Amino acid sequence: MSNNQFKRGELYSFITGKASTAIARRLQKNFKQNNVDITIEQWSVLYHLWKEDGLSQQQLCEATFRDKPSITRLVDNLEKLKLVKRVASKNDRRINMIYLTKEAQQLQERTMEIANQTLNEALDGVTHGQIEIAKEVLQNVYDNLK
Amino acid sequence: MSNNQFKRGELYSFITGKASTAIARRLQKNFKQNNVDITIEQWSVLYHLWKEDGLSQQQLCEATFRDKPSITRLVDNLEKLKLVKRVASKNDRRINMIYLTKEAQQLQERTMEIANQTLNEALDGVTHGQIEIAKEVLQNVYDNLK
DNA sequence: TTTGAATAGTTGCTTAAACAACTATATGTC
DNA sequence: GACATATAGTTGTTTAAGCAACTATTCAAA
Repeated sequence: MSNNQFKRGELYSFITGKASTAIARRLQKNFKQNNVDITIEQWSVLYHLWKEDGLSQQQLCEATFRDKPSITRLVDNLEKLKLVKRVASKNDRRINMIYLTKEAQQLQERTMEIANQTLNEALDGVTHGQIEIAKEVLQNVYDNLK
Repeated sequence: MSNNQFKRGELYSFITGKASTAIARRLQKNFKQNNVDITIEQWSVLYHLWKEDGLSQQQLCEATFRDKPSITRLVDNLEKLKLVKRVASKNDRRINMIYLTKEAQQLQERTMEIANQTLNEALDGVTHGQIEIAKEVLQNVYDNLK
Protein backbone atom coordinates (compact mmCIF):
# COMPACT_ATOMS: atom_id res chain seq x y z
CA MET A 1 0.00 0.00 0.00
CA SER A 2 1.37 3.36 -1.01
CA ASN A 3 0.63 6.72 0.50
CA ASN A 4 1.08 10.16 -0.90
CA GLN A 5 -1.07 12.13 1.43
CA PHE A 6 1.32 14.84 2.49
CA LYS A 7 1.30 18.24 1.00
CA ARG A 8 4.78 19.60 0.58
CA GLY A 9 4.84 21.91 3.58
CA GLU A 10 3.67 19.12 5.82
CA LEU A 11 6.15 16.73 4.31
CA TYR A 12 8.94 19.10 5.10
CA SER A 13 7.95 19.46 8.70
CA PHE A 14 7.63 15.71 9.09
CA ILE A 15 11.05 15.07 7.59
CA THR A 16 12.80 17.71 9.65
CA GLY A 17 11.22 16.41 12.83
CA LYS A 18 10.72 19.86 14.22
CA ALA A 19 8.64 18.53 17.11
CA SER A 20 11.33 16.17 18.35
CA THR A 21 13.95 18.86 17.83
CA ALA A 22 11.87 21.20 19.94
CA ILE A 23 11.53 18.59 22.71
CA ALA A 24 15.27 17.92 22.65
CA ARG A 25 16.11 21.60 22.90
CA ARG A 26 13.69 22.12 25.75
CA LEU A 27 15.04 19.13 27.64
CA GLN A 28 18.58 20.45 27.25
CA LYS A 29 17.45 23.84 28.52
CA ASN A 30 15.69 22.29 31.49
CA PHE A 31 18.80 20.27 32.35
CA LYS A 32 20.84 23.44 32.29
CA GLN A 33 18.41 25.36 34.46
CA ASN A 34 18.63 22.56 37.02
CA ASN A 35 22.43 22.58 36.89
CA VAL A 36 22.60 19.19 35.21
CA ASP A 37 25.68 19.58 33.03
CA ILE A 38 25.29 16.78 30.52
CA THR A 39 24.07 16.74 26.95
CA ILE A 40 20.84 15.00 26.04
CA GLU A 41 22.88 12.54 23.97
CA GLN A 42 24.95 11.64 27.01
CA TRP A 43 21.72 11.38 29.01
CA SER A 44 20.28 8.99 26.45
CA VAL A 45 23.21 6.63 27.02
CA LEU A 46 22.90 6.87 30.81
CA TYR A 47 19.17 6.23 30.43
CA HIS A 48 19.81 2.76 29.03
CA LEU A 49 22.47 2.01 31.63
CA TRP A 50 20.04 2.91 34.39
CA LYS A 51 17.71 0.30 32.95
CA GLU A 52 20.54 -2.23 32.72
CA ASP A 53 24.05 -1.50 33.89
CA GLY A 54 27.05 -3.10 32.23
CA LEU A 55 25.88 -3.04 28.62
CA SER A 56 28.49 -3.38 25.89
CA GLN A 57 29.09 -0.55 23.46
CA GLN A 58 27.48 -2.64 20.76
CA GLN A 59 24.35 -3.04 22.89
CA LEU A 60 24.33 0.70 23.47
CA CYS A 61 24.47 1.21 19.69
CA GLU A 62 21.33 -0.86 19.27
CA ALA A 63 19.55 0.70 22.21
CA THR A 64 20.22 4.29 21.17
CA PHE A 65 20.02 3.86 17.38
CA ARG A 66 23.54 5.20 17.00
CA ASP A 67 26.50 3.85 15.07
CA LYS A 68 29.64 2.53 16.69
CA PRO A 69 31.82 5.63 16.35
CA SER A 70 29.07 7.74 17.93
CA ILE A 71 28.95 5.45 20.95
CA THR A 72 32.75 5.31 21.19
CA ARG A 73 32.84 9.07 21.46
CA LEU A 74 29.85 9.42 23.79
CA VAL A 75 31.45 6.87 26.11
CA ASP A 76 34.74 8.78 25.82
CA ASN A 77 33.04 11.93 26.99
CA LEU A 78 31.05 10.19 29.73
CA GLU A 79 34.30 8.68 30.99
CA LYS A 80 35.93 12.12 31.07
CA LEU A 81 32.98 13.31 33.16
CA LYS A 82 33.54 10.29 35.44
CA LEU A 83 29.99 9.08 34.85
CA VAL A 84 30.87 5.67 33.36
CA LYS A 85 33.79 3.27 33.24
CA ARG A 86 34.89 0.92 30.47
CA VAL A 87 35.68 -2.58 31.74
CA ALA A 88 37.07 -5.15 29.29
CA SER A 89 35.06 -8.36 29.31
CA LYS A 90 36.95 -11.39 30.63
CA ASN A 91 35.20 -13.84 28.32
CA ASP A 92 35.69 -11.81 25.16
CA ARG A 93 38.36 -9.20 25.21
CA ARG A 94 36.93 -7.39 22.21
CA ILE A 95 34.01 -6.25 24.35
CA ASN A 96 33.90 -3.23 26.65
CA MET A 97 31.29 -3.43 29.37
CA ILE A 98 30.14 0.04 30.39
CA TYR A 99 29.39 0.59 34.08
CA LEU A 100 27.83 3.57 35.81
CA THR A 101 29.75 5.36 38.54
CA LYS A 102 28.06 6.34 41.81
CA GLU A 103 27.91 9.89 40.51
CA ALA A 104 25.88 8.73 37.49
CA GLN A 105 23.58 6.61 39.64
CA GLN A 106 22.70 9.72 41.61
CA LEU A 107 21.74 11.57 38.44
CA GLN A 108 18.95 9.15 37.56
CA GLU A 109 16.14 10.37 39.77
CA ARG A 110 16.81 14.06 39.17
CA THR A 111 17.06 13.82 35.41
CA MET A 112 14.12 11.49 34.97
CA GLU A 113 12.04 14.00 36.88
CA ILE A 114 13.18 16.76 34.54
CA ALA A 115 12.50 14.58 31.50
CA ASN A 116 8.99 13.80 32.70
CA GLN A 117 8.29 17.45 33.35
CA THR A 118 9.58 18.33 29.90
CA LEU A 119 7.30 15.78 28.30
CA ASN A 120 4.36 17.15 30.25
CA GLU A 121 5.14 20.62 28.92
CA ALA A 122 5.35 19.20 25.41
CA LEU A 123 2.14 17.21 25.58
CA ASP A 124 -0.02 19.81 27.25
CA GLY A 125 -3.46 19.69 25.67
CA VAL A 126 -2.86 16.44 23.81
CA THR A 127 -5.23 13.62 24.68
CA HIS A 128 -4.28 10.10 25.59
CA GLY A 129 -5.97 8.77 22.46
CA GLN A 130 -4.05 11.14 20.22
CA ILE A 131 -0.79 10.15 21.84
CA GLU A 132 -1.51 6.48 21.28
CA ILE A 133 -2.12 7.03 17.58
CA ALA A 134 0.93 9.26 17.17
CA LYS A 135 3.06 6.60 18.84
CA GLU A 136 1.69 3.96 16.48
CA VAL A 137 2.46 6.10 13.44
CA LEU A 138 5.99 6.88 14.56
CA GLN A 139 6.66 3.23 15.35
CA ASN A 140 5.26 2.22 11.98
CA VAL A 141 7.49 4.73 10.21
CA TYR A 142 10.49 3.48 12.12
CA ASP A 143 9.71 -0.15 11.28
CA ASN A 144 9.24 0.72 7.61
CA LEU A 145 12.71 2.22 7.41
CA LYS A 146 14.90 0.20 9.70
CA MET B 1 -4.15 20.46 31.61
CA SER B 2 -1.24 18.19 32.42
CA ASN B 3 -0.37 14.85 30.87
CA ASN B 4 1.84 12.12 32.18
CA GLN B 5 0.74 9.32 29.97
CA PHE B 6 4.06 8.07 28.70
CA LYS B 7 5.80 5.14 30.22
CA ARG B 8 9.54 5.65 30.33
CA GLY B 9 10.48 3.61 27.32
CA GLU B 10 7.95 5.41 25.22
CA LEU B 11 9.03 8.73 26.58
CA TYR B 12 12.55 8.04 25.55
CA SER B 13 11.64 7.11 22.02
CA PHE B 14 9.48 10.19 21.68
CA ILE B 15 12.22 12.48 22.94
CA THR B 16 14.91 11.02 20.75
CA GLY B 17 12.74 11.33 17.68
CA LYS B 18 13.88 8.04 16.27
CA ALA B 19 11.23 8.13 13.55
CA SER B 20 12.32 11.48 12.19
CA THR B 21 15.96 10.43 12.46
CA ALA B 22 15.15 7.32 10.45
CA ILE B 23 13.39 9.39 7.77
CA ALA B 24 16.31 11.79 7.59
CA ARG B 25 18.82 8.97 7.20
CA ARG B 26 16.75 7.30 4.52
CA LEU B 27 16.35 10.55 2.60
CA GLN B 28 20.10 11.12 2.72
CA LYS B 29 20.68 7.59 1.49
CA ASN B 30 18.18 8.04 -1.33
CA PHE B 31 19.84 11.29 -2.36
CA LYS B 32 23.17 9.52 -2.48
CA GLN B 33 21.84 6.63 -4.54
CA ASN B 34 20.50 9.13 -7.05
CA ASN B 35 23.81 10.97 -7.17
CA VAL B 36 22.43 14.03 -5.45
CA ASP B 37 25.45 15.22 -3.51
CA ILE B 38 23.94 17.51 -0.93
CA THR B 39 23.10 17.01 2.72
CA ILE B 40 19.52 16.98 3.90
CA GLU B 41 20.23 20.14 5.85
CA GLN B 42 21.40 21.88 2.69
CA TRP B 43 18.31 20.52 0.94
CA SER B 44 16.08 21.97 3.64
CA VAL B 45 17.48 25.42 2.92
CA LEU B 46 17.04 25.01 -0.84
CA TYR B 47 13.50 23.78 -0.19
CA HIS B 48 12.50 27.15 1.25
CA LEU B 49 14.27 29.05 -1.52
CA TRP B 50 12.36 27.04 -4.12
CA LYS B 51 9.18 28.23 -2.45
CA GLU B 52 10.45 31.81 -2.39
CA ASP B 53 13.79 32.84 -3.84
CA GLY B 54 15.75 35.73 -2.36
CA LEU B 55 15.01 35.16 1.31
CA SER B 56 17.32 36.77 3.83
CA GLN B 57 19.40 34.62 6.16
CA GLN B 58 17.18 35.73 9.02
CA GLN B 59 14.10 34.54 7.13
CA LEU B 60 15.84 31.22 6.50
CA CYS B 61 16.47 30.93 10.22
CA GLU B 62 12.77 31.25 10.93
CA ALA B 63 11.74 28.96 8.10
CA THR B 64 14.13 26.14 9.01
CA PHE B 65 14.04 26.49 12.84
CA ARG B 66 17.77 27.03 12.94
CA ASP B 67 19.84 29.70 14.64
CA LYS B 68 21.85 32.33 12.82
CA PRO B 69 25.27 30.67 12.95
CA SER B 70 23.77 27.47 11.54
CA ILE B 71 22.35 29.35 8.57
CA THR B 72 25.57 31.29 8.05
CA ARG B 73 27.45 28.02 7.69
CA LEU B 74 24.84 26.26 5.60
CA VAL B 75 24.83 29.21 3.22
CA ASP B 76 28.66 29.15 3.25
CA ASN B 77 28.60 25.53 2.14
CA LEU B 78 25.82 26.05 -0.41
CA GLU B 79 27.85 28.92 -1.85
CA LYS B 80 30.92 26.69 -2.12
CA LEU B 81 28.77 24.19 -4.01
CA LYS B 82 27.65 27.06 -6.26
CA LEU B 83 24.01 26.42 -5.41
CA VAL B 84 23.25 29.86 -3.93
CA LYS B 85 24.63 33.38 -3.97
CA ARG B 86 24.67 36.00 -1.23
CA VAL B 87 23.57 39.42 -2.50
CA ALA B 88 23.73 42.37 -0.13
CA SER B 89 20.42 44.24 0.04
CA LYS B 90 20.53 47.76 -1.35
CA ASN B 91 18.02 49.11 1.15
CA ASP B 92 19.65 47.62 4.22
CA ARG B 93 23.23 46.61 3.91
CA ARG B 94 23.06 44.38 6.99
CA ILE B 95 20.90 41.96 5.04
CA ASN B 96 22.07 39.21 2.70
CA MET B 97 19.50 38.08 0.19
CA ILE B 98 20.10 34.47 -0.80
CA TYR B 99 19.45 33.57 -4.43
CA LEU B 100 19.39 30.19 -6.12
CA THR B 101 21.74 29.50 -8.99
CA LYS B 102 20.53 27.78 -12.14
CA GLU B 103 22.17 24.61 -10.91
CA ALA B 104 20.07 24.70 -7.76
CA GLN B 105 16.88 25.41 -9.69
CA GLN B 106 17.50 22.25 -11.66
CA LEU B 107 17.75 20.23 -8.46
CA GLN B 108 14.23 21.02 -7.36
CA GLU B 109 12.21 18.55 -9.38
CA ARG B 110 14.62 15.65 -8.91
CA THR B 111 14.98 16.05 -5.16
CA MET B 112 11.31 16.67 -4.47
CA GLU B 113 10.60 13.45 -6.30
CA ILE B 114 13.09 11.61 -4.09
CA ALA B 115 11.64 13.22 -0.96
CA ASN B 116 8.13 12.18 -1.92
CA GLN B 117 9.25 8.63 -2.60
CA THR B 118 11.04 8.54 0.75
CA LEU B 119 7.94 9.69 2.55
CA ASN B 120 5.93 7.03 0.77
CA GLU B 121 8.37 4.39 1.96
CA ALA B 122 8.11 5.78 5.49
CA LEU B 123 4.33 5.94 5.57
CA ASP B 124 3.61 2.61 3.99
CA GLY B 125 0.68 1.04 5.83
CA VAL B 126 -0.26 4.21 7.71
CA THR B 127 -3.79 5.48 7.07
CA HIS B 128 -4.74 9.00 6.15
CA GLY B 129 -6.65 9.39 9.41
CA GLN B 130 -3.67 8.32 11.49
CA ILE B 131 -1.43 10.74 9.64
CA GLU B 132 -3.81 13.60 10.31
CA ILE B 133 -3.80 12.88 14.03
CA ALA B 134 -0.03 12.43 14.19
CA LYS B 135 0.42 15.76 12.44
CA GLU B 136 -1.90 17.44 14.93
CA VAL B 137 0.02 16.01 17.87
CA LEU B 138 3.40 17.04 16.48
CA GLN B 139 2.13 20.54 15.72
CA ASN B 140 0.65 20.79 19.20
CA VAL B 141 3.96 19.72 20.75
CA TYR B 142 5.81 22.25 18.66
CA ASP B 143 3.42 25.05 19.63
CA ASN B 144 3.70 24.14 23.31
CA LEU B 145 7.47 24.52 23.24
CA LYS B 146 8.24 27.28 20.80
C1' DT C 1 46.51 -25.52 13.14
C1' DT C 2 46.49 -22.22 10.06
C1' DT C 3 43.86 -19.16 7.34
C1' DG C 4 39.77 -16.36 6.32
C1' DA C 5 35.76 -14.21 7.90
C1' DA C 6 33.08 -12.03 11.41
C1' DT C 7 32.66 -9.04 15.41
C1' DA C 8 33.86 -5.10 18.76
C1' DG C 9 35.75 -1.10 19.01
C1' DT C 10 38.73 3.14 17.42
C1' DT C 11 40.38 6.93 14.46
C1' DG C 12 40.13 10.38 10.72
C1' DC C 13 37.41 13.37 8.15
C1' DT C 14 33.43 16.36 6.95
C1' DT C 15 29.06 18.43 8.19
C1' DA C 16 26.09 20.36 11.41
C1' DA C 17 23.97 22.28 16.05
C1' DA C 18 24.12 25.20 20.09
C1' DC C 19 25.89 28.93 22.58
C1' DA C 20 28.60 33.11 23.47
C1' DA C 21 31.00 36.86 21.85
C1' DC C 22 31.84 39.62 18.23
C1' DT C 23 31.35 43.34 13.91
C1' DA C 24 28.65 46.25 11.07
C1' DT C 25 24.64 48.66 9.89
C1' DA C 26 20.28 50.83 10.99
C1' DT C 27 16.94 53.15 14.07
C1' DG C 28 15.07 56.04 17.47
C1' DT C 29 15.43 59.62 20.94
C1' DC C 30 17.19 63.55 23.10
C1' DG D 1 23.92 65.22 15.05
C1' DA D 2 25.27 62.00 19.01
C1' DC D 3 24.41 58.19 21.60
C1' DA D 4 22.04 54.08 23.01
C1' DT D 5 19.79 50.24 21.30
C1' DA D 6 18.25 46.86 18.13
C1' DT D 7 19.03 43.97 14.13
C1' DA D 8 21.74 41.02 10.60
C1' DG D 9 25.26 38.38 10.11
C1' DT D 10 30.05 36.16 11.42
C1' DT D 11 33.51 33.64 14.17
C1' DG D 12 35.21 30.50 17.82
C1' DT D 13 34.48 26.58 20.57
C1' DT D 14 32.43 22.21 22.02
C1' DT D 15 29.57 18.26 21.04
C1' DA D 16 27.69 15.03 17.98
C1' DA D 17 26.38 12.27 13.46
C1' DG D 18 27.67 9.63 9.47
C1' DC D 19 30.86 7.29 6.67
C1' DA D 20 35.18 4.85 5.52
C1' DA D 21 39.20 2.74 6.93
C1' DC D 22 41.54 0.76 10.45
C1' DT D 23 43.16 -2.66 14.72
C1' DA D 24 42.37 -6.43 17.77
C1' DT D 25 40.09 -10.45 19.02
C1' DT D 26 37.24 -14.42 18.22
C1' DC D 27 35.26 -18.04 15.47
C1' DA D 28 34.83 -21.41 11.85
C1' DA D 29 36.31 -24.38 8.24
C1' DA D 30 39.70 -26.87 5.73
